[in-house]
Amino acid sequence: MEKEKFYITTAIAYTSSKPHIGNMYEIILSDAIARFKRLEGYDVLFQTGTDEHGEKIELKAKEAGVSPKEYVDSVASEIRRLWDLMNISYDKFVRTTDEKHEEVVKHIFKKFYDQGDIYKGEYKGLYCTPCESFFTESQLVDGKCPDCGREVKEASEEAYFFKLSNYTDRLLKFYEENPDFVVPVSRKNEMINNFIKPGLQDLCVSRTSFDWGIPVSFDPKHVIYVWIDALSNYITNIGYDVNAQTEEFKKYWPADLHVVGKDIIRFHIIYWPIMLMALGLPLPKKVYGHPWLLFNNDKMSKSKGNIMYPDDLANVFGVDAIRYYCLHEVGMANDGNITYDLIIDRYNSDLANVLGNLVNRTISMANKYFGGVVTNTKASEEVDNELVEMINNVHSNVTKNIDNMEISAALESVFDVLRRSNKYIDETMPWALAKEEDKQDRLKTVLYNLLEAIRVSASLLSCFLPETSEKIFKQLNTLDKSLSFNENNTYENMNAEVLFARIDKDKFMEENCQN
RNA sequence: GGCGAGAUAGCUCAGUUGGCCAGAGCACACGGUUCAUACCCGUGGUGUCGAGGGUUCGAAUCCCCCUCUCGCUACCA
Repeated sequence: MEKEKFYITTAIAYTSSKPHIGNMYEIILSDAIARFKRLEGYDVLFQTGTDEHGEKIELKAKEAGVSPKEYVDSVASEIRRLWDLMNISYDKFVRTTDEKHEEVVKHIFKKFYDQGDIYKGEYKGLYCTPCESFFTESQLVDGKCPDCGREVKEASEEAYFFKLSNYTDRLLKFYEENPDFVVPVSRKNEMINNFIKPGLQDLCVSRTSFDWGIPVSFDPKHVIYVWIDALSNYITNIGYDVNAQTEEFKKYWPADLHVVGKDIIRFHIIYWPIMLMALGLPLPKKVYGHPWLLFNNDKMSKSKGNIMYPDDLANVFGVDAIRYYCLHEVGMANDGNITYDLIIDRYNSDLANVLGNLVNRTISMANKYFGGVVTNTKASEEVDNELVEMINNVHSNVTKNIDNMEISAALESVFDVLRRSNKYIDETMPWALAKEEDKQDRLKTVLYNLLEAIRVSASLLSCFLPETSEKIFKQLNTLDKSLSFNENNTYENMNAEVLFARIDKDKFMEENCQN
């Protein structure tokens, strides 16, 4: 039987500056989902990439004294380096400056124009002449330019617009027929109430005020303005073009899941579906607008000086610890919070104590009592049932959690098994069994059950903590990555090594946070 | 201002369609244990389930009304 496909994307990262850990959350989250789907046997296509056009980048490049292309090349490669460092298992990495992408976006724009979805009009707004920028009412500070504080005046420039309102009814019908399209649902209601009900305004899709963008093929003084360019990445990079599509595209489109930040939900559940309708393409199955990871309950920003970078954190705590922290801390709909203090708490209590110590004590006992050779002697007792049952249920629990975008809960489901295992050790007291000659079979069964609990947990953890999962399999010396209790394994030549060394918080704070 | 969401132990949160003395993890205290990374296991707190009123045999869970917090409110992405 052919494997079911699963196409998952992240939003493409804007190449204006190096991503911080808050920006990185999205790709870690998506990676966990992608890995889980692969583990379940799906044929996964996982795409991420970079959004490289726009005025802001043009300005940044100018400041840096380099060309926009040089600027985005450098940031894009930095982003890729971080993605790789954090063990992100993306299959495709798209850049909006890729020749193929630019070509197809031009075709898409032209098609919209030819169909009458796009028309030429006037962009009216409040303009700050010295800053050469348009602002909306809501962007102004005290009625003045938010950048320089000077007066703004009504002005207009020629621009192309997409007539969104033609598609309102179809969009609402789609929402109705696909109640699971947007997660969390509350976001959909916000969009309907604030944008759709009052009537969709036409979307400005070109600019003449800057150059760093894809030119409109039939009117080259215009560049294609952000959303047609950026959103199209989901199809251009897997082989869509207006007149011909590749096998890859036919196989993977529509996307099964777009993972995006809650701040760009609007573009993904209004503009993007409308663009796809205009192209005559099927719509994505689901859009998840995830919450943010905040620093000390505040948004990270350069001006606040509270930015934490993923590479710095990984150097101190390790890649998996940071992945774990991010995934555990951010809820399905609630923002998470990150500080050194909180990282260390989680690291010690979950990774070092519950997980690391369990693996360590179990393998140590196996080596001490049986020279590391443990088979299933099936000397079962009542007390084993609950543990074995949990081992056999954890996979479906995690599946349920992930289908609901409850990644934090998925982690908890696995850790429930680990916690239960620690308790099981106290209940069965292997050290006491070891002293009784006629209890050796029972002891072996106890250790076997524990090893299976660890093995199945490690299999599932491969989605969240890939390096640690591998380390555990090495320590267990097994290749069996199946997701339920296996009656017939043999464990031998196991080797206990500390997975996560405890961190002395006071000492750490003294050494690293003296201010 | 408009629309929407929410207020549950010190902290972060679970609590299906109202019904066993309101739960979990973390933190804290005490006790137990020793295989293990001073780890693990157990026990514990005054939680007015934001305030007030109502419906009901019975409400954190339904209704009304306050107070407070948060999200969205269109071209930065």
